[in-house]
Amino acid sequence: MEDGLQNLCPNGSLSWSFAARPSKNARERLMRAASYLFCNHGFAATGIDTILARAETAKATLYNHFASKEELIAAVLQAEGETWREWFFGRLAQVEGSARDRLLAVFDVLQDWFADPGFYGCPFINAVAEFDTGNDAVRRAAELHKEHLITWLKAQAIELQARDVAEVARSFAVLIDGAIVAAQHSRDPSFARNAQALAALYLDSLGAPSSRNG
Amino acid sequence: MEDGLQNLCPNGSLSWSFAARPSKNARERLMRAASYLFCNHGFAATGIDTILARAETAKATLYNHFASKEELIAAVLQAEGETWREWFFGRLAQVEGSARDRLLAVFDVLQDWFADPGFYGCPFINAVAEFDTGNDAVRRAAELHKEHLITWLKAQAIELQARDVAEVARSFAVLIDGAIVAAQHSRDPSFARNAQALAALYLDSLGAPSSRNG
DNA sequence: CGGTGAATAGACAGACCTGTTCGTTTTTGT
DNA sequence: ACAAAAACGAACAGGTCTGTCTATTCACCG
Repeated sequence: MEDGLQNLCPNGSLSWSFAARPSKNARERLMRAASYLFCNHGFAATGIDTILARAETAKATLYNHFASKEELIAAVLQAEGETWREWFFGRLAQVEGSARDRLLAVFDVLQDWFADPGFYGCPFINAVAEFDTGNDAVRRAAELHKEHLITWLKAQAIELQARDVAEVARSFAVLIDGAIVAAQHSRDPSFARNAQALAALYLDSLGAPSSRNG
Repeated sequence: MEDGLQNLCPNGSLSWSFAARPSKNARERLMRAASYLFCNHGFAATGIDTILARAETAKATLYNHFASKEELIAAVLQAEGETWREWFFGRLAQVEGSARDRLLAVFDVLQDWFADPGFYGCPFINAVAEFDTGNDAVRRAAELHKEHLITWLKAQAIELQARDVAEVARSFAVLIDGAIVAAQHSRDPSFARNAQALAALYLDSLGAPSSRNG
């Protein structure tokens, strides 16, 4: 109770989570508290009162900002996804080199994410696992998030002059999801290295048969 | 209410789920109903009364067999894992050929799993997503399940005369988890094909540098 | 037939959860 | 400084959840 959630991300360098951003008004306090609790303890398992206690906010204030818990969940997922993507793609934009370098750097960035003490898996993967049937807003939010990722992957594949751009994106999606789940379950960030090695083999196999840039 | 859960698996050929096995006494009816509901609608989202209604069982009977809902969840996960592994490894044992053939066949079997209408992702992945913090029994059940899988993968890697057996198992774990999650989210079983292609490249890379069997 | 153990229906307790309401206090903009 | 807006505390309503208990009925088996 006495500590905020700054210790989730002490130096701010890994501010991929919405919960780690500074707060001012009640709405942001609510979002931060809800983000932290939803991502760490699950969506259904987190009650409104727990969120209110952490945010130090009155219940009426929550329901002035959000019509229901479901709407709060949707807002949290959207904000969490946006913050994560800014962090993730921002890191990748700093990579100097070719599209191949950026695609391989994906797994360096992922490993940093996995190593963060506040890592409890991808919120979207976890949310879909919980709400697969019944909550369409959650599933749509997850689809949107994955679409953004796929779009970025396809852009890299185009720059690679890959023959089948969609297939490249699908293969990387498998590697990324697999690394996330394996790291989450084993609490071992170095699964990112295994995924990276597989990605390198895959990229090699793309270049070799066609050798269109020679 | 009028239909049982036989339509989950009409011909019985895909009886990977405990919920699809025939029932006799009340305990098995409860396990079947709980399996189905937990795997399809989530663990926290499924109430005791819903399970009782589906199993056509009195509440006292449930609490005569299981001390609590948590214990029921643990029992369901254990049974579900056991049934799934029997089905999965049984299918793979029928594959004629080398360890390489069996390792690639993993993704054929996975694709059949993904294509089943009763597929809602891996129950263990979903359970860990829901109970990551707090429920140790669930996490231990998931670890045990993954251990069985890793053991099998390592056995194949040994037969392959791979240099680093553990690394082979880790790489396949990434591919399997990734295929499961990607297929679950997109409802597209063919992600198994992408994982399979990556696995084939990986196995090729193992054989090429050492060529120890020449 | 009779007895034993298990399953049944159903009411109940107690806790928890979401969401509402109301009067008061604090903050904020001008 | 003043007025409007927002947040506060706290109680309350209605529902649902897990788990307990009781009294009755069923099934099996000697």
